[in-house]
Amino acid sequence: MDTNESMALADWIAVNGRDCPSRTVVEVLANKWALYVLGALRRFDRPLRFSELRRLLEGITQKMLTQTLRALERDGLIERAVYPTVPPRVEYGLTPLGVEAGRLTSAISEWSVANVAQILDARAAYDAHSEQPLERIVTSPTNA
Amino acid sequence: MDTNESMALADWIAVNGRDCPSRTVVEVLANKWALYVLGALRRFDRPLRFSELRRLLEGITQKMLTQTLRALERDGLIERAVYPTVPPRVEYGLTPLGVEAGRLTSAISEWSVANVAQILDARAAYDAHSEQPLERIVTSPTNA
DNA sequence: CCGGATCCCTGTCGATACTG
DNA sequence: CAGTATCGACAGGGATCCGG
Repeated sequence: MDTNESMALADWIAVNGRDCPSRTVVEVLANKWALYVLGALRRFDRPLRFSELRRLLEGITQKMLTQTLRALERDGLIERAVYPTVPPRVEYGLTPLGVEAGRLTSAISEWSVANVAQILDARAAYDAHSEQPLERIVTSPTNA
Repeated sequence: MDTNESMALADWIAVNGRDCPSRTVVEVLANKWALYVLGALRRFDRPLRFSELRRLLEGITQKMLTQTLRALERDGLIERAVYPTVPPRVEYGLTPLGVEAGRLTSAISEWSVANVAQILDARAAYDAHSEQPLERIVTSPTNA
């Protein structure tokens, strides 16, 4: 099985190595704002305006929203539609490819919501005993 | 349906708003290195050493690997085992929660590999007509 | 030697102000 | 309304040093 592992390693590197183009795709999707954008478009199931997205994605800046939308549009996951009215109206909708990607990213959001309590507990437990050593350092200023 | 949308918006904000703890979970998972770490542990289906992970995740720095492993350990997705031998041996393995998360992140990796060609085409098409204006600027240095 | 902490530097991100 | 421009802050990468 050592041989199996060597082959497995080669296979792994082939599709995950630093020069594999698929990494560039992962790096667009493995991003919280991209995930939230796809999630919103999927949840509402219709094109959304720039300002609607900004309201939905609390805390995002205009800059990051623009940047994220550009990246997703460039990769063919969303489509940008400009209506030359006044005031201007720009809508972003999912392409078929974006719908597929949205299913995967939504799964992550939903799993996070479902397991947040358990994870918060784990965090608290972890922090409880890793902060302890730090306190010890400051507790004996007696011999100065 | 305006009312439906208002309710949908409220629901959305409730689980995706800036103060929802689930965001902190998403922000751990929506990260390329976390995704690759979970992917590797899932692919090899056994605990991996620090140096094995570093080799597998080409391009990661020791610092980011350490940081990513700490974050995943803190959230209870991986477990750290130290064998006090010489040279030291530290292994990281998936917890049951980590196995679940790994399924979701692996889905993203695999989808990226499956659709990389189509996405690269979309990128090329996008770049083709957005770079055109830039070339025009540098093409007439005659009157200097 | 392996696992990891620290320092320094660069690129990205967030907040604000301004334009078509 | 839908962006772009600019600046300060902070996270990420690279090299070096440390503990076991």
